[in-house]
Amino acid sequence: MVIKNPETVAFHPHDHAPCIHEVLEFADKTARESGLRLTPVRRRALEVLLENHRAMGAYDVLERLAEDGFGNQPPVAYRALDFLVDNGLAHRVRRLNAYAACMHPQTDHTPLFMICRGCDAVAESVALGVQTEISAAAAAANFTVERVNVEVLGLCPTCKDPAI
Amino acid sequence: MVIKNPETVAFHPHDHAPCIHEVLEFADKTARESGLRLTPVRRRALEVLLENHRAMGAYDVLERLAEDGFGNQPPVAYRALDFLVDNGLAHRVRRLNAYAACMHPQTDHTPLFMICRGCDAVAESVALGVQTEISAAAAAANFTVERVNVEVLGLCPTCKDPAI
DNA sequence: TATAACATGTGATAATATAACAAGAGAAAA
DNA sequence: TTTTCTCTTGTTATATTATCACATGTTATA
Repeated sequence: MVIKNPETVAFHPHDHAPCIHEVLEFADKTARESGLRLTPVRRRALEVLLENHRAMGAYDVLERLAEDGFGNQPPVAYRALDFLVDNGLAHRVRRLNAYAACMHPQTDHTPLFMICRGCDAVAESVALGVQTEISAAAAAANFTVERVNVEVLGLCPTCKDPAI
Repeated sequence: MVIKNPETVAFHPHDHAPCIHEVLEFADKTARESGLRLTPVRRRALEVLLENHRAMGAYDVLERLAEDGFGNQPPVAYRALDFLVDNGLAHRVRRLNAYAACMHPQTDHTPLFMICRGCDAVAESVALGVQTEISAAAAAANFTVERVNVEVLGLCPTCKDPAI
C-alpha cells in the first residue's frame, strides 16, 4: 500500500495524541469489563492503526508488529486485525484493502468512510440518517441486516483545491 | 469463489432471460449511440455476469471467457470487467471480491448491495434516500463525492427462514 | 493440576490483482 | 489509400492480499 500524501490525515491535520489515548483507554476498559482479551499483539496492532491515523494494509501493520518482536508471518497481522474488527475497535476499508482504527468505538454505529483518491486519506463519519435509510431499504427486501459498510470515493478538501 | 447455494438468486428466483435480454439490448444501444466500444470480450463478459445473475469473481469470469476462445490470462477478465464497471454496466462487490452486472444501467444510481452470508446471493437495490443522506454527510465534511458503494451483509429471506 | 478453550508462531500456499510489452484492429488525418 | 494514432488484446511475469494447517504456548476454570 502506497500512501501518496501521508500529511493529509483525516482531512484535518491535528495532534492526535489525545485521540489515541482516549481510544486505547476505552479499549482497555471494555476489555477489562467484558472479558475481551486485548492481548499484547492485539493492543499493539490497535496502537499502530491509531498512531498512523489512516487506513493501513495488513502487511504494513505486520511490519510494525514484527519490529516490536511479534511474529512476522501474515496470520499474525490478520488475526489481530480480525479481532479488532470483530470487536468494533477497527474497521475494514474494502476499497483500499486496508484497516483503520475506529474513532468512536463507544457508539454502535454504521461507519461511513470518505476515501480521498488524491491522498488516500480516510475519514470516518457516523451517519445516522444513512443507517436509517439503509434499514428501510433492507426491510423492503425482507433482508436482515447484520453489518453495513458505506464507502465514498472522491476528493478531500485539500486535494480538491491544493491552494487552500 | 465458492457459491454455497446457487439456487438462491437475488432473493427471488425467477426466469431472468428477459433481464438478460433487456440489459444487453440497452448496452448495445448505449454503445452505438455513445461510441462506447462494446467489443466481443466485453460483451461476452457482461453476458456471463447476466447469465449467472450473481456476483462472480474475476477468475470465474475468465474461465468462461477462455472457454469461448478469448485469452485465458487474468488481465483479459480484469480489463473487460473494469470496462463494464467504468461504464456503469457492472458493479464491483468488494466484500466478495466479485463483480455483478448492473440490473438498471439506465438510471444513474448509487447501488446498494445486500449480500447474504448464507448463500452469497447479492441483490442490488436503488436506494435514493441513502444517496441523499450520504451526500449530506459528505457535504458536511466538504468532501466531493465521485463514487459510492454501499454493502449490507446479512441474511436473505430464504436463508433467514429455510422453511419458507 | 488437569483440562478445555483460546491464542500465537511458523511454513506453505491460495486467491486476487497489476505491470510491462508486443502485436493487432479500428478510426481518423494526411 | 496509406499513414498515423489510439485503443484493444494476448501473453509472460510478478505483485499483493489472504488463508490453511499444525505445533506450541497461555489462560481460565473445574
